[in-house]
Amino acid sequence: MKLPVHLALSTQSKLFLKPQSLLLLRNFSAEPTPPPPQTQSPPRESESSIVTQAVDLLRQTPQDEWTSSSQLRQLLLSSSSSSSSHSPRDFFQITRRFSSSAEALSFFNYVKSNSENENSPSLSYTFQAILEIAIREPNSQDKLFDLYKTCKENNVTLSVNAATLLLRFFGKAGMVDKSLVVYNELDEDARNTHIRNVLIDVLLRDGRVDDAFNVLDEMLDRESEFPPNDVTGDIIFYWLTKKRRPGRYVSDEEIVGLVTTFGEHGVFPNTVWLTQLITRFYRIAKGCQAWDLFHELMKLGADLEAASCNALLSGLGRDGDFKRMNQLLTEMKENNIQPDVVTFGILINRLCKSYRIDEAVKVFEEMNKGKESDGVSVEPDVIIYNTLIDGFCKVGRQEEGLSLMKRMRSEKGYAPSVATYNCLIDGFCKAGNIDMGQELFDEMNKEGVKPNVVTVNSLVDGMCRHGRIYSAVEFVKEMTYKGLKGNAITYTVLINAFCNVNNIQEAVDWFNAMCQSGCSADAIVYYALIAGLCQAGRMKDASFVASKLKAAGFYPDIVCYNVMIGGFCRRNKLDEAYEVLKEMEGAGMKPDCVTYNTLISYFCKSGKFSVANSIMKRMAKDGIMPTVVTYGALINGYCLDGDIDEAMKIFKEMSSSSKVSPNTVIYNILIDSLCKIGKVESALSLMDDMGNKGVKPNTATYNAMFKGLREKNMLEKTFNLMDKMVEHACPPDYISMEILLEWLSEVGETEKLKKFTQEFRVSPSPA
DNA sequence: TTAGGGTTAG
Repeated sequence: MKLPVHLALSTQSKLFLKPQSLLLLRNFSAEPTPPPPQTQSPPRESESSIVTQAVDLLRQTPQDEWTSSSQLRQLLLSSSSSSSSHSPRDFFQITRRFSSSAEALSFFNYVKSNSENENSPSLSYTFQAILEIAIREPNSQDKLFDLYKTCKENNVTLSVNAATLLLRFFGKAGMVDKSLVVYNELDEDARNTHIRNVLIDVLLRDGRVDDAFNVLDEMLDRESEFPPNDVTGDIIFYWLTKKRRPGRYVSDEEIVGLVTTFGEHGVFPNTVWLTQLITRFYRIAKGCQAWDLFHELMKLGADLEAASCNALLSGLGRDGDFKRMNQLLTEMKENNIQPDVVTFGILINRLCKSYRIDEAVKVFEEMNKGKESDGVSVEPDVIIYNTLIDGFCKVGRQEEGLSLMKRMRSEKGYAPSVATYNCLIDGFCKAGNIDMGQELFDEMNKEGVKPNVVTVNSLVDGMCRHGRIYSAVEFVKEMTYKGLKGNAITYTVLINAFCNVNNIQEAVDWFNAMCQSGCSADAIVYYALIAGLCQAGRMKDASFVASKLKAAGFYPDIVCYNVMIGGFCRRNKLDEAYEVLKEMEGAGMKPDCVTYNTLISYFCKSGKFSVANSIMKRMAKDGIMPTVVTYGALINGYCLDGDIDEAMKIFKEMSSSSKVSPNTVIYNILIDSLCKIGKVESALSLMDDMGNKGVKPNTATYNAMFKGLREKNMLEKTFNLMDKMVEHACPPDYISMEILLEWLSEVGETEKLKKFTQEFRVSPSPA
């Protein structure tokens, strides 16, 4: 695998800066310095004899005698030298053996003053070696630019490696302006692709995006003499995938354009980078850009692999874009890109998450089919099985999930993983079969599959949802004792459970326990407690927890703000509600339909209909349409105000003119109000209306009716409705039972009630 | 591949 450029570079620079021979007092290092890997230095062979001889001679001759030494002149400068190998690289090697740049510079001056050709490549190489020595010396920052100036004054052409060295050195030292000076003073034809790559890298690292792009644009020009190569691509693609790029923001359109233009030069990002870019686009909700980029590259003939397709597929899946997923699969086939197990996993997972488990099973079966035909055959792995098992559980078919686990074991010999068990435990627990959840928990322990915090949370959630809060608490304590500590999710489940049964104190205690346990909280657990406290009307505490949330580095989101606004409204603290609203807007969040509905509901309940109306106007101005909840608030308000006529007027308006159709709650408000003022017949006709419109009555609807019917002693109608409840499997609650029990006992119809309740007998609850 | 989320009308 090719080393990413940044890695290659940093390793080099480490080698480069290795302190060398600084302690040696001799003129020359004892050992030749190994050439830095980036230089195009001669192959590592034994030094030519001329180098060895010259080094020895130079060592023996005092510096002020070099000029007069005919031996030295003979060896190095004479064209009739026997070795005849005055290759520039010899000068490079000789110079490198000096232990200080000052001495090396003296050598340069000696060579220069005795050289016939002022522009000799030997001088270039000698100078390169001087720079390499200087870079390792103290105060190299000042020294290097002075040396560069000396080089220019002497009209010595910078070698490619020397130029590279200077560009990179000044870049690293934060002296990018000097890098630019060096680059700009290079001969036109010396600014080749290699040099440009170095400069672009230096500029990008310094955040000079536009300067870098200027250099790059010349390269990307169709007529460019120095087109980009793979290294250019590596530099740009690596930089594009970096999380934090210094310098100006580069738009997604620019990125797509850039990668595409590279593609036109036959330079493509590798699979890893392309995959990262696609993933990145999806994370910032720019899936379209990912799609376009992928297809541009496909058109340009890039070698695309399954991993990049998978990134695209999973993004499309998250967006629910099955159409494009199918298109991409077809394109993969056409372009001979073999799907892998991840590809199938994404497809199966998406189908499962859309509750299309039967289709998911079909895809699963196709994985194996290829074996028989000439198609592709991909062996499903445990993850694929787990995905399907979870899919079954999520649609309430946990029994089938269980048999799939058995099949996986018997047919494939795969042992279930902790995730397999977690999916099943969660499935059975959600369905209320806590016992089966616990059985599976025992089974995994017996098999040596270690439960994790997900296992615990699934069981705890199941217990809490099905009225076994204290079993859940015991279980959490037992697991903690055994070393399996809960996390934020565990605490959220418990806090919600206690809030739901109105035991706020216990919820608060668990929150405090979490803070003390050292478990790292997230925003959600704060939201849960804030909501519970608001529900309980403990607004001071709610505000306190909100301040703790902020102190912990989280931010309230719009739902959290709405919860608090609602809490203050319910407590009749409008000023505080507005304070929260102001804070919310200050945080850049605009009120949404819930915010508006909360305020409208408050004013309607207080009979301030004109204020409610002006809020509705502002809501419309903000482009938010009234919802069924808005109408419910108005209708409820007028009903409470005793103005049923106005309530009915709004109801009729919404039914006829607006696009919002009334729901059960709207009917319930009206039916309840009509019954309360004795208009039972009107209430009954509203129930008929519900039937006609396909709006289902619920227990609350029947309860409202029962109360009204009881006042009028309309027994027959009541029996009628009780039959309907049975027919529609709408179970009575304790309110229905209270009304009916009292009334029907009075009139001696307990037998009817007994039969009625028997119809709703549920299987014995494990609680 | 697996676990948790809080609003508004009755």
